Amino acid sequence: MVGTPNRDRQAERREATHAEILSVAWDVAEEHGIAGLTLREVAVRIGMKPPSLYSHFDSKNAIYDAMFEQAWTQYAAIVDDVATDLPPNPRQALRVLAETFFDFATAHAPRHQLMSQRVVPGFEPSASAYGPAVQVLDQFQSRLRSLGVDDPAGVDLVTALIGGLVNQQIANDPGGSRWRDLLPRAINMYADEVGLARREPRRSP
Amino acid sequence: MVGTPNRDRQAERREATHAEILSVAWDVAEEHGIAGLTLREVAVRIGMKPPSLYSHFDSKNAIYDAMFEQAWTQYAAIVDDVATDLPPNPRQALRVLAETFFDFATAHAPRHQLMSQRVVPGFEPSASAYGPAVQVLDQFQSRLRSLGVDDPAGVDLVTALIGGLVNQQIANDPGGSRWRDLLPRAINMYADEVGLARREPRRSP
DNA sequence: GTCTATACTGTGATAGAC
DNA sequence: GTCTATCACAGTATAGAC
Repeated sequence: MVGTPNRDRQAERREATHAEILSVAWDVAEEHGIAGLTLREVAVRIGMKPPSLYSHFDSKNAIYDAMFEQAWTQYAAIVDDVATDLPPNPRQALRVLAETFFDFATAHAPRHQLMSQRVVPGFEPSASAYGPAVQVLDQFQSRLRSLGVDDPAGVDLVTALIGGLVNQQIANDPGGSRWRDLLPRAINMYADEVGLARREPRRSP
Repeated sequence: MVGTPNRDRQAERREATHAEILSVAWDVAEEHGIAGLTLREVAVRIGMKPPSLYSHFDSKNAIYDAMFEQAWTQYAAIVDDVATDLPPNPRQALRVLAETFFDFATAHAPRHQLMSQRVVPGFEPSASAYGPAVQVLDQFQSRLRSLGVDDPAGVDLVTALIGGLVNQQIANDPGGSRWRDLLPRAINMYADEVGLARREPRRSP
């Protein structure tokens, strides 16, 4: 075909613009809060006119949707990497997983608000964008099960516990470590509740 | 004085309008989300033109500020009432306090987002509006102390725990009881961690 | 097809008449 | 105190240049 090389170059350029819009959108959200994101600001920083963004995204919510999916995809990659080398001690393993989520969440408050809270008035993530988020929760659930936590309520309890620490850290001590320092204690408290062993299981009983 | 009666009537009317604006603002926030509050909608429902609201509040954020203070004041009254008749068992007492906060918070999600999360882009509560919120936290801290919880970190831990359950309930099961049902278990878990007695203390040891 | 120019709607806010 | 008029700006949609 004659047109193929051109289309490849155009496709590349289109994808690059797509990524640049998202990258700049994260910058703006970081400065003005996730709900303070404006298409004008994004367009200006890229050197575009605001309406031109509509060539790449159908609406502002479509940008939020892509950001939502991107954030959970990034976290999925990080936790997958961490999970390849977990400590054999179940408590330590759970603590590493909790710290991984906590540090990712508190690193960028606007990102966490988009991922885990319903803060943007008209925005609801699409089913497609929800994919990575559901996958992350499913994998966390199966990892908890392999650690010895069987009841579904136990999963709800620990997600609420870790999420609560994250929210308090972001809302009341941003940039500090007041609640981050409580994480090991919180995990031990939870591990006692669900009866997690304190030492790694023996090879042969 | 001649003008005094007139001024009293005017002051009454002014205060009534003030209260009506706040009441309608809560209605709008309940329907459209706390960040979806618009001065137009409030004005229309009252039968005013939008600019007239500025005779009563300096800005939209001033309305948020008054709502913030009003919400914490209302909760302070409720928890004060509950605290007059707490069960003698420390665990049961703590559970009642936790349930009081949980039920108040989950009854109106927009109110909770205003009270405990930073969801409105440009809004930060004023020092004056923070007063009742600080008072509530102080009283909770002293009540925990009288129950036997001394370390400040223990207070941070339980606020994160209860707040985390509230957030999960609102975000993932609004109107349901999936995380509300976990509250007794969560409080017991925390009570074990801080060494709260399981039964009421004896009169004479 | 992609980007630009322009206009329309809605929102917060201010100034001035009554 | 309330209203009319108006401004500044965000999000959206359409038409047209290249």
